[in-house]
Amino acid sequence: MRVRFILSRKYCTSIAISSNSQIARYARLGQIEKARRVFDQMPDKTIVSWNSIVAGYFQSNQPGEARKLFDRMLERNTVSWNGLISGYVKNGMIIEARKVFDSMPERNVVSWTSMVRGYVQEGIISEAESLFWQMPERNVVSWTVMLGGLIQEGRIDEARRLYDMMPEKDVVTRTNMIGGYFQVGRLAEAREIFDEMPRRNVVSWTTMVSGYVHNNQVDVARKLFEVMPEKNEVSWTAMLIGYTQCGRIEEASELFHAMPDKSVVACNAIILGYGQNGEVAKAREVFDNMRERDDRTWSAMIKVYERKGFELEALDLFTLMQRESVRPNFPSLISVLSVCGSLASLDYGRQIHAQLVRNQFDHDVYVASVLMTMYVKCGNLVKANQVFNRFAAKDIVMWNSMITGYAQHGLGEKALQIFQEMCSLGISPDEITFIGVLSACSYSGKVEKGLEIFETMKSKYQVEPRTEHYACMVDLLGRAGKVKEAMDLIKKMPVEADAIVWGALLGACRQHMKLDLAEVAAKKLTELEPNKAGPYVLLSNIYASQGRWHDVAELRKNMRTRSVSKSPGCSWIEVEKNVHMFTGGESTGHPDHAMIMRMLEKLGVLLREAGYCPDASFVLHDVEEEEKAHSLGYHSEKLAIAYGLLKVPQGMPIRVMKNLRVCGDCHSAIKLISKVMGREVILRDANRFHHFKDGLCSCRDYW
DNA sequence: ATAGGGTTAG
Repeated sequence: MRVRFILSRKYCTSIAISSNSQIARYARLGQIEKARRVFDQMPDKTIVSWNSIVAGYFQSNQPGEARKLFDRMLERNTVSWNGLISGYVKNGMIIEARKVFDSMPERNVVSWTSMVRGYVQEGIISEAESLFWQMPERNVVSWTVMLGGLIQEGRIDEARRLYDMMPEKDVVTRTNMIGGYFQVGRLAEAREIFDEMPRRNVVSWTTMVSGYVHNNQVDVARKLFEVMPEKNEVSWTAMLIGYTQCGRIEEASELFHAMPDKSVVACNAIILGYGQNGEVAKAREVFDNMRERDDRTWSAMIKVYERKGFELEALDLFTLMQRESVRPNFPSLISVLSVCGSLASLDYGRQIHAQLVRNQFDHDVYVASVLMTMYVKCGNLVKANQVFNRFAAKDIVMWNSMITGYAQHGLGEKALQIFQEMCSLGISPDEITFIGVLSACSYSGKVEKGLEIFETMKSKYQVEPRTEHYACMVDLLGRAGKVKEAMDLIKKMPVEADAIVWGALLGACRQHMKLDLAEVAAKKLTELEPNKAGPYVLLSNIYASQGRWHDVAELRKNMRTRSVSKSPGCSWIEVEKNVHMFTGGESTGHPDHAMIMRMLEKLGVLLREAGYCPDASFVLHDVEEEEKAHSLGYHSEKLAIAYGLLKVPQGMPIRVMKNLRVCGDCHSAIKLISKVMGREVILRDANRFHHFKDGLCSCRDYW
């Protein structure tokens, strides 16, 4: 009997120990439900079981539940009380932690250290210091915690004095000091401590590697990385990030493939690295092969898609992410918002805006600017302006977004008004501001004002004009018919004129029928951007109109050898959260095809009655001859607008997007449509916005 | 077996 009794007691004790370790393991992993199940089933709970389950609830960010259990404990030891302090500290509840600290029966060095650590974490360094010096006894850990606080505040010299005062230092202490010196860029001192260390471990080596990486010394980091006696995931990741951050993707890629265990962080970094290098497929491959992903993995991949113009892929991935119940984080929402801007998807953009508000991300200046740009690109200036006005602490980017927004919509007065307001508040404009302001002058025909601002840019605002500003001025002068002056300005430029400048001149020539200068500009453009079709087609039209067939033939040959491709024109419109895309031509393939065709016929009759005749004579527009003849009546923008007339409720503007510049015939047709049908049409083409209303367009027939 | 410190990511 006695033997059996002892055996069963032993048995029970071993159950308790193994259950306790199970609880502790689940608690560490944050799997609190599993820990709780084990806890509830235990017949003989020890004080360790209680301590572990309390810690588990704190670990899972449930301080309330943790406290409830703590209060139910029949006996408590110092570990229990200390667990309460550290639990509150982990959850950022410093005041609660202090209450426990003040009321607990007995304090040991761990209690004091946890409390100091709490104040350090909250950035209340003065309180941490005061407590630290009151401590009845200190050990290495206490000293190191205080040291960490000073380093975190950037008080590196004070930290060093404390470091020198310490009775003993261990690896952690020294590593901390090294990291501190790297943070403030004092590499020599960091190196000195490292070299003098009696013992080093992986962390100290990794700190050196990442320290050099952060101070732009990737090659030094690599040398250390090579001689490290032991490496872990973190060391590999630090080195990898070193390469991705300075754009050395080849080396990053090599390292990534050599990595024994690929951490999530490393995968995230290489995805962004490949993306930055334009290797979208490789990025996706890494993404697909990952065993586990975190929210940053998703946002990284979404960002890559967004930056490289894969808008639809970005949206798909965003949807998939939510389906896999990964909560959208800040960067993913920003990326998707930009995508909404590019696609001019106002409905979707509004949804994302709502999500930002729900997550309280909408108080951020960065978010505000992206939001504004999204609304501007979707043609909703009222919303953009609302976001702008709601913000008290506007930064320069927000001001610029608003100015540029008004400029792109041809509202020059408004743009200048914002510029004035900004200057009167003492905010100094930067080069982006001037691009907005000058193009605003240009779009609204304020030649004198534009010239005046351009002249004073450098003297009054200390901003050196760049190519972009010259492009604005060429546009401004050209638009006002001063094509020769524009050409003179190009000749006088201190820097080489780029494609944007010549493009601006070409635009002016097109408007004012300056064939000779147009030829010069178009030729320059074919040199600067040999793969773009526009200028070739335009040149070809000029030559044809003058009967220079030999030149036409030469040009065609040139185009073939340079493999110039013309991107097909398409327009799209959003109706009830669905995007409807139209390419030109009589067969739309749209479910409502018959309705659209009937609408087009009806429009044809109405327009002819209003005096419209199809005009294919735009010599200086980059539209191919045969294209003009055939399908003038079925250009993609006409189809999209016809659909909009059918589906968008009366009184709402019809918003249509086009990937190329709107053609001349369509432009005059849409003006008439706006008058005859009494509808407002907002068309975003590759360059700018056209607001059609009552037979007029905001671009004043120049685009 | 339960309480305190250092490294990686926009």
